[in-house]
Amino acid sequence: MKRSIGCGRLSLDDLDKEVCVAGWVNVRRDLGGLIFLELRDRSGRLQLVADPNKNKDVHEKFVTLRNEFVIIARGKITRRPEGTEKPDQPTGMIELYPDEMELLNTSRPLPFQLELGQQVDESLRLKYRYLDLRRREMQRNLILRSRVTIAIRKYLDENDFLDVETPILTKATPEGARDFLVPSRLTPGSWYALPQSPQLFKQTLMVSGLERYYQVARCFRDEDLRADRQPEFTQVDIEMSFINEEDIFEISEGLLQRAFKEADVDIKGPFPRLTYKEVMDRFGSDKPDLRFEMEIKDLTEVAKTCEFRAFKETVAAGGVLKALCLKGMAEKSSRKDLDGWQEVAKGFGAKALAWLTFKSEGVKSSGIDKFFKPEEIEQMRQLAGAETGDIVLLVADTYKVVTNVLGRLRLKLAEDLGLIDESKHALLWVVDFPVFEWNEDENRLEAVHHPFTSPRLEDLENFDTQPELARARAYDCVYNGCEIGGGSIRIHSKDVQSKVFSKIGLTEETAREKFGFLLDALDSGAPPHGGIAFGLDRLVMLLAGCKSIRDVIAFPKTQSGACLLTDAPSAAPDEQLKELQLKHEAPKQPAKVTADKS
RNA sequence: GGGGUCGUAGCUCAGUUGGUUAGAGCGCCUGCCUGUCACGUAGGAGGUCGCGAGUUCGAGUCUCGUCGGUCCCGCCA
Repeated sequence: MKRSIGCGRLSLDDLDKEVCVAGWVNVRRDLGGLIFLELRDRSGRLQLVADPNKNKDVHEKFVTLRNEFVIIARGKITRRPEGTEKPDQPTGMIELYPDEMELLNTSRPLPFQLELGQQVDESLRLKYRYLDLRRREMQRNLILRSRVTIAIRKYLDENDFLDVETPILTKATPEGARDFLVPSRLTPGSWYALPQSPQLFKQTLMVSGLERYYQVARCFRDEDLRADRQPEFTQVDIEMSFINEEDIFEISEGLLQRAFKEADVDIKGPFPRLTYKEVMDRFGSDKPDLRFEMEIKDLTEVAKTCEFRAFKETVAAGGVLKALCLKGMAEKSSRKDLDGWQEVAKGFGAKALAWLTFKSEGVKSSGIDKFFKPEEIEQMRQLAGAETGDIVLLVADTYKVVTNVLGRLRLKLAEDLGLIDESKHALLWVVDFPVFEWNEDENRLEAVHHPFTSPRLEDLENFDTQPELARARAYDCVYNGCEIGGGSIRIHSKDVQSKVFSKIGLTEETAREKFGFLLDALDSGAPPHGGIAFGLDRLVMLLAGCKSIRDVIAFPKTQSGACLLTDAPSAAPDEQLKELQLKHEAPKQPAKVTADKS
């Protein structure tokens, strides 16, 4: 017997057709006489029926079957008898009485039940990932991922991009995330690094005249994990020559349109473009969620003249007073709610959270109203955009603290109060990031994006005197409050590149040692170029409606970086270490790997 | 590195103020059952309460430590 068709592809159109189906026993319902059996394969499910009066041999075999046994069966597709149809199920109108059935493999009882609708502990799912991936939801995710990837590849291919592979064993990069290192056996004491991204290679390919490059590239970063961060992840990496920001936006918007289409979501470009300063001012985040309103409002003006010392002094010291307005929440919110938000704000780093409620019977506050003249209260109401029935939440501190606190509070409130319209697809570009950021710990400037990002030409004039004001030709793509992609127009002039290196304290020598090849390449007829990279895992996660990228990765790692299926990472045998001329001081791992990295 | 949370049968969970022999549903095993679809029904097996100390006459329950999962902060150009 050889399989002729997938279970889920059959329908009433196939009545009386002789088919051969194969798959797993999803569930068996033994009525004593009749035995019903749901056969499952990737395409779907089909009900098989064994009737002892019709085929004794098949019925006897069915008696011995158990869940997850693998079988193949041949027979004619028949219509289910009147009254037993299940029109809501894809194959609910038909069934199959096998003429012949062969057991291909048995299965031990599984450590957990598939498809019970209850949440199985994730460590179990990861340990028995091959079973977890049998579940409909996980198959749906992997199928979507495959489709999205193919759609992106087709789109880029149609647009004249070349798929070029770049090394996995490569060189450590300065700045940025911690590298994974791989010891070199042929050059003891030397190390490869796994790429954090193919950044240097794709720029080099532009110098080579490839003009349009893309790669679905695995990237590695040895940093702590999150629900949306794995130590290895996949980027759709893109680079183009002779282009500007507009070209990148156009290609990206087209690419996303095709990707979203695979999840039956229609989106249209051009996406709104907001500057970094604007999104920080209005939403307190460089990846704002635009599915709901509630913008941050500046009330610093009032704080300057008021008699409330906490506000006045903060602002006099260069700080700001900003607010969020909660529409229509004055009557619905209790003192307990307000106290709760106060605690949340403190948890985010605020010294305090003041509030004003505008009710029909008058204004109430967290005890601050007595310090304000009625016209000042009115001014605050207006600036905050509040009306009767609204609550205004206030934070005074440095710009950085206020922005961060209110930005995070905005998201928390929206989630708690159900303000987010889940049916919306809010895409935007954030542009004009600063080139540099002051690193408090190391007491130096560092590149916000990466050191190959081109500053805006007009900002080069004051580059030496006020480098922190220089804007970068960098852009992030944000979807529903998640950063799904980012890139920049690169520096293609050796002089500008040297300037940037010197600003971030990279000496000529160090720069040359780290990526001298790129400097030489830039000095060898490098075309103007730029690019972008999209996080494929995150994109698919969002399109699939998952809460974690682990659910769209076939074999992901736990938060401590362990693969529970293979038990990686694990201790290496002494002979292997010797061959690599390695010694280590870490305590010998016990037989069972603990993923504790010290 | 720090904070929250979870860990009891194969799975999902309940377990009162610390008190006899730790329970339920599902799964598994054995019967019965010819239109089920989370089939039904009768019975049965199944436990180092994550691990280790401590407090106590007595710990699933309290304390400390530790391991693992997860979420977050730091970190992630």
